[in-house]
Amino acid sequence: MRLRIDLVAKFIKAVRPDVLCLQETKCPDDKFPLKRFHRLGYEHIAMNGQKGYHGVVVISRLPFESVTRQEFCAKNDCRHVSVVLGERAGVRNPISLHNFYVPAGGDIPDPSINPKFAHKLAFLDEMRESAALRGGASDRMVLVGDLNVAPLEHDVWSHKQMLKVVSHTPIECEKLAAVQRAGHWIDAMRMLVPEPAKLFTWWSYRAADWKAADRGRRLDHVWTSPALADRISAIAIAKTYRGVPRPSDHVPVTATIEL
DNA sequence: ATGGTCGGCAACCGA
Repeated sequence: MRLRIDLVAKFIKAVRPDVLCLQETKCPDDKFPLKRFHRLGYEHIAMNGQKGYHGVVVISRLPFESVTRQEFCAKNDCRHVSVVLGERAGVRNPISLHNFYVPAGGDIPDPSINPKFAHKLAFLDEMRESAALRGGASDRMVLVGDLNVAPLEHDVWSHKQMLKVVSHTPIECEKLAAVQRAGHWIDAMRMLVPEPAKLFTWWSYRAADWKAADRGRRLDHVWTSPALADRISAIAIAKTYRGVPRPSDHVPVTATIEL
């Protein structure tokens, strides 16, 4: 958060989103650069941060009705924050917005020898069971974040070569799909850009030339409830942000919702 | 088959 604050400010000035959701902020709440965002016109900030690891935040021009932080896997970590946008934001029918940072899962895709992968799978199971992530037919809900899973064949540069690589193994892809089914979530990015188009939001730092190799993955997601799905008019992946000095390995995803 | 990069923090660990 603090290292790339200027890059975030640049993105905000270019796009002027109503709401910006960040993950892996690695910033304790008492060190969060609130003033910088206030000066940019973003007065409403829902933080769930800790030192060094994880951390999520919702930065908004619009006020919230409420803020919720959900605990997963009984760990004292910061991987979820949600807000409700309603009357105070000029939104007639309230919208719940969930912002997630799903565990990366380590290197070895075997939960019996890699506790990080076991944690990732357990986290996805808990998301599937979460009552807060299951709306009624008319509920207006959005779920975004770094879900650390590229579930579809064309969400990775090579389906075949990625099958045993954490982020694209069948077990985690199936568990993410189960979260989606249980909550009746619609994958808004794929609704607008269906397969077989390649869609990536992340490129490893471990490449001599990330752009030339283009070995990306779609780890970042925008899901909506059925009641909002036909209101998504655009999805943009700001790939140019991968090419700036000291980039993040993730790039911004923007969803336009017609309310 | 292997190592390749970051960033925080001061030796490695998580991503």
